[in-house]
Amino acid sequence: MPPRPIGAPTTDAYERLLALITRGDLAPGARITEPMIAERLGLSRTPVRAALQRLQIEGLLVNDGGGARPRLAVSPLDPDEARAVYQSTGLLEGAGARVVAGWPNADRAELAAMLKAADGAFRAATRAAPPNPAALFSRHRAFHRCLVDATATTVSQSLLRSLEPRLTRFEWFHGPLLQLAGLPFTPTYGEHQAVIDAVRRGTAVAIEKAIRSNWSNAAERLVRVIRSAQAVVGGG
Amino acid sequence: MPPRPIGAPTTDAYERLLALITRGDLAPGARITEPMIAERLGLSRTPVRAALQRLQIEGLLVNDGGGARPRLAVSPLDPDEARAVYQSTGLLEGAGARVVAGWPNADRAELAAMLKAADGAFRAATRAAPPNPAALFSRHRAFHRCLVDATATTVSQSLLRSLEPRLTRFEWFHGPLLQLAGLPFTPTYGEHQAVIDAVRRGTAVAIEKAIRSNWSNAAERLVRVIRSAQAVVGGG
DNA sequence: AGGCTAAATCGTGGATACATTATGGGATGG
DNA sequence: CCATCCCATAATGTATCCACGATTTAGCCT
Repeated sequence: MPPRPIGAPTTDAYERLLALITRGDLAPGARITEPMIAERLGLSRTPVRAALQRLQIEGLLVNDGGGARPRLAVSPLDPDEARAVYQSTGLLEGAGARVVAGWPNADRAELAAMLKAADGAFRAATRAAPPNPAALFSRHRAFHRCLVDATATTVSQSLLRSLEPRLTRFEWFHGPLLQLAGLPFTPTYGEHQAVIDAVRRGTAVAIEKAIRSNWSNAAERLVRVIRSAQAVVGGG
Repeated sequence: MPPRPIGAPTTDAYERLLALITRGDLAPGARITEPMIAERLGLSRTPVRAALQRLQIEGLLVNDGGGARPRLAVSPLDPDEARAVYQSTGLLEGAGARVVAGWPNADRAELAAMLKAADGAFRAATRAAPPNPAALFSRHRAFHRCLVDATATTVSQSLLRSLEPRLTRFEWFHGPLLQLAGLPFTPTYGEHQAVIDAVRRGTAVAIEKAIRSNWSNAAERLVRVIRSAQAVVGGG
């Protein structure tokens, strides 16, 4: 175990645990106890408890005990949940992006250009010689962050943020699982392009529809690879 | 200090604090410290901290300190936030309710009947001789809970739940402020009826539109009374 | 040998003690 | 009289300790 990194213990505990879960180092379904995490992170139980409480609120940890005593576990990769998370994200992102329709042409063109650049970086990452999951994830995230930062209201941003930990974990699995299944990234290209075109044109319903379609289709692609991966593992 | 009520301290702390904030006993903008809450509730800081963390995630407490050390305060009654909370609620509730369109006629009629009954109870509460804010709030909430319980997915329910504390606080202020301003509840009647009719008819877009309109109009009514109330107080 | 009971161990939740740090007030000097 | 500096107070974050309860395991009895 490397020496303790920097940062306030409680923030540190949260971020490190989040990373362990999203990257799959703590596998879906794994039992979690405070002492075990505290030892693994080199902290006392106090900051670990705070992090665990937050992760439970965010849905990355679940209480699979009958209800008597809390028994925490990493939440399973549920296809239904994946679909719902993606569609809710599309709903919120799409609804927020409608405001773009009221922007002047120049502003829309600028946003479209930013999206185009972000999408280009994402496409490059999908073609990287040795696939780099971290780069793939961050490029894709950057594309959508362009949209959200430019359009979402405070509250819809806070909703998206509450969705983000679960979404991040699903996304983190998505790329590698796709490549594992030998499936291409090309469908995403077209969907991103549709979003960019809709932004450039400036029709509210078209923008919303393009974004919702993108997330909805992504959900179906993810559900498919999750199902096939679970079939390989044995279907827990 | 009255004797400690029942319930696990941490749950107890959360619920009592939530009540204090939504009912306005802890006014918007009020400074919050752990020792003060712990003493007021007759608990140690440990459960209070957990409750405070959760309330902060839920947006009822904000960190108005520069960032160095957390300085917690009850979040202000921001009209823009109110509008965003209401519209996000309408978005999620409306999107979920689209599934009703796929139900058989009998099921839709049953849901419509339940909504009708809930709306009747709400109307009765609005006409109560001495206005009862608690009853008013719970009747209105019951109407929308009918819809959500019947239609929302797990994730959209969890999003609505994450919105609920803030929504509850706004709603709790809404009724009394309306009456204070001498404004009627009649607009809500018609909007609820439109939702019921749309459910009975079973057209997805009509259902979604009716629900969104209801929340959107409610937001505008609330913003108006918040603005006038803040004008009276002096405009924080 | 299998099932039931009892004891021990482990984990959670709560409380308290301690270090660190920021903030406010008071005192002093200009 | 006002501004500035220093000290005291108070609040946060963390660690350790304690109590309760559940679960598991081991031993005994049938």
